[in-house]
Order: sequence, then structure tokens, then C-alpha cells
Amino acid sequence: MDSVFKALSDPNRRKILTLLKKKDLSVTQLQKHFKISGASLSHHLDILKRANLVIAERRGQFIFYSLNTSVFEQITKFFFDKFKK
Amino acid sequence: MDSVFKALSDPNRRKILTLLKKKDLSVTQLQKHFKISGASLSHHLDILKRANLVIAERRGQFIFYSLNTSVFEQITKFFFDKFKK
DNA sequence: TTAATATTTAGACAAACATCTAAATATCTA
DNA sequence: TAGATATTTAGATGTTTGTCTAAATATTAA
Repeated sequence: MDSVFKALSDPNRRKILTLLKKKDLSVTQLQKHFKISGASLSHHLDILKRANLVIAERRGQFIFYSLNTSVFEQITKFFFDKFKK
Repeated sequence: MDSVFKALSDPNRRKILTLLKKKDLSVTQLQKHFKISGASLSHHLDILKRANLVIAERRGQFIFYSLNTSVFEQITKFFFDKFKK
């Protein structure tokens, strides 16, 4: 669960999640919303992937990223249980 | 909101919150649950305080820390809205 | 197969961070 | 008021992190 909180601690990574909430996107499509290099973006996606927050799936030339919603359910529950009095 | 996610990204700080969920504690009482120095613990509490996750209140010789539940409600909602599909 | 596009990996670097010890500040008790 | 206890602040240090450029890998299209 540490990797999840670590992953959520960066604003760019949270922005990625917000964008992916609307629809699946490739790195190039995501790139348009950021000022950082493609390499940095790829690095962030890797961290999100390792935290099980997103899923990568190749579709031909592109790799599409999407939210791993099942894990989000778990996290929301965890978060709620942990902190709600 | 950035300070909140940053605050939650450290395991010791999350442990502090879990302990405070049960009851208010002074630094000395908290100290018993950690291996880090009192100064480091104080530093973590400062970060949690700046993120509005905890409240500090002096009671005589001690300073007691407690969860700022109202903010937790907001965060839980934020988290839920942001990530739940 | 070659050129173009998409993405990741490698290596470097500066900034941010967690931690420590020592010193400062605040409060209580004798 | 002095000494003891509680907590914070200051300054130092090693590690982690976000970013970059350049190079490597993968896929498509000509």
C-alpha cells in the first residue's frame, strides 16, 4: 500500500489519473497535457503501473493506459476505513 | 491538497494517524511506537499539522495531537470523487 | 527493409526529504 | 527559582525523487 501513497504524492501523477478517468490514453496523447518530457511521463506511468493504479495495453503502435478501477475500489475502502472516525 | 498527499506518502506519518485515530496522544506517548528520534517525530507532526490532518493542543506540560476529522471528511470525499468511476 | 513514430531505458543532476544530534524554548514540580 | 520533563528548532548528512538528454527497443507504413 506504500507504493500507492507514494504514487499519489506527485501532482503530475494525480493529473494523469484524472485524465485517464475520462478515457484511456496513449503516452503521446497524455503528453499534450504536460510540459515534462516523454521520458519523464513514461517514468510516472511506470510508477502508477507498479502501484497497480493503471493498466498498460498495447494496441498496435500505441500503448494505451487506463485506470485500474478494481484497485481504486480497494484503495477507496482502505482510505475510508483507515481515516474515517 | 498537495500537502495532504505529500503528508500521506510517508509510512511513519500514516502510522501516526492510525494511532491518533484511537485516541489523542502527546509526542512522548507517540514516541513509544517509533524508532525514530523525538525531533524527527516532531518534524512529521509538523508536516501533518501543515496539511491540516492533525490538530495540536497544549494541555499543561504536554502537547496533545488529535485527528482533524473535518478535514478527513473532505479528503475522503475528494479522493472518492476523483478516482471512483 | 528502411524510415518514421511511439515508448522505454540508462545515466546524470539538482532539489526535496527523512533522519540525526545538539541546542533552544516551554512548562511543571519541588 | 532550579531542576526535570516535553517539545521544537537549527544545522548537517545521506537517500530518494523528478527531471533531463541521448540511446535503445518496438511497431507501423512506404
